[in-house]
Amino acid sequence: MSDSARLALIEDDPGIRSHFAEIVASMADVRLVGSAGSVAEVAALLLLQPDLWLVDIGLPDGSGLDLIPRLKTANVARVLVITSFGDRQTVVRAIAAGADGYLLKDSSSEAITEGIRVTLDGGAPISAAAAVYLLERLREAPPPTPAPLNPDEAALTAREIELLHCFAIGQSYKEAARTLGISPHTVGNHVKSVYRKLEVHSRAEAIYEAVQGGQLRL
Amino acid sequence: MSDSARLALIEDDPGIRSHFAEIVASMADVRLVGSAGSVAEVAALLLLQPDLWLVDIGLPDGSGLDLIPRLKTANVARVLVITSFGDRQTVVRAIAAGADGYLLKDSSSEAITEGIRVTLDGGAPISAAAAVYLLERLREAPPPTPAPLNPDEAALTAREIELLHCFAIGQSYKEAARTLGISPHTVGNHVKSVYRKLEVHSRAEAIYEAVQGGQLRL
DNA sequence: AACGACCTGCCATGAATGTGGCAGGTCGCC
DNA sequence: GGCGACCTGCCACATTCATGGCAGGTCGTT
Repeated sequence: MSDSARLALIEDDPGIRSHFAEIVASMADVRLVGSAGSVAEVAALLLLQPDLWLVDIGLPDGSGLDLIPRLKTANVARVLVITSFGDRQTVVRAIAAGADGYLLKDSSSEAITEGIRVTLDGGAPISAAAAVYLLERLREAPPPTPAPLNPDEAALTAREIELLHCFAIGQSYKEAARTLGISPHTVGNHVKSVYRKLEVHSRAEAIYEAVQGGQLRL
Repeated sequence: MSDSARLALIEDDPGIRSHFAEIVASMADVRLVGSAGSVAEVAALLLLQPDLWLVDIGLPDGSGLDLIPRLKTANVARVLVITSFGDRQTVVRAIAAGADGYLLKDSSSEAITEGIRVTLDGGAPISAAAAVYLLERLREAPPPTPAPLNPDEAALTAREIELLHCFAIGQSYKEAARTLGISPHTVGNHVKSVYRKLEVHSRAEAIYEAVQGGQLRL
């Protein structure tokens, strides 16, 4: 693309903003293409399609957290959060929102410089204090996809999954039939197929097995 | 406790081991109390109960990954992984195993020094390249506890939960009664209670609601 | 074209479920 | 002591379910 990366800055404090601007200016291969001091001002920056956003969380007219999804969808930009908020909730929400890095404001200029460079390079710089919360989350969230753990369990068809959903919310054969727009007799046939595939003999067990096998989510 | 933190090193390469030893030696408030070059040698170190372990993943007679849980359970030590393995699987497994930090071996001496200090201080230093995989995991893993989202839903008793479990695995009234050691008639009464509390009219729906309400896990 | 998998439809029957009411005993709390 | 919540037990009945068999049409693959 271009010889230098295009960077945009979102930070309300003028002092910190100029501080960051200096840091960026000292980097040969990064160019500051715009900055905003509030959520409202960000709209204009979106048109510039920067490669990287430096985002503060605490803005006067809103939270930078809400901005992140928009920044990520505007183009393929990366987002590096630099904030003084180091609490669990903010950190987790920022990452969930799509942030590619999370640095605390007490980071050194060198750390920030390195963070910018690394983020542009596909890395994810995380301040150690913030990472603690992320590790906690990772440990308590077992496998994100406990689904494909059934090598043998036969695959259910879309229709069959729909039917199980109906059953899960308490519908009877008749009700499920109306929901799916088919005859109650046909419901019975689908039931047979499901039971045969899952090797069960009741709706409760079918739902259990389907959930275990990752084919159904409640 | 003691005036200086006690650190143990697990690394098979003698060159790298002495390199790390030098780094540690340069830190005033950290003392190297032992080192191991293989999984087998770690046993002796466990008795020393270090405050922090520096662990390599690739050992001649096993993986450092398997060591982590043991190191964490021996005492309240923290574990900082320093390895050249930067692949997704290794990173995720190390964190899942309980690692408190993950640094790649191409980290500078300063970064390692800082990493040791930060880890002892409760932080979690993560190399940016490794953190990328962790962020991916966090994004695809929704809320780890979507459970307690039922402010109104009536609480089920332990007995009722047990009964729902029986139903989930396909047991009938009669079977569940035997499992719980009660009369089939009593099962019917528990069923009534559950249905009344959850406001449902079938076992499938009861299981669904109980799971939604976080009162039952499949 | 032949085959299997899927979706659809219908009939029939025994077994299981959902729900009503009634009642004794043990707790913990007001 | 009294009250409510829980666990336990029994009876009865209408509804629903589970399961067997049979059959037509549409796909995609062989």
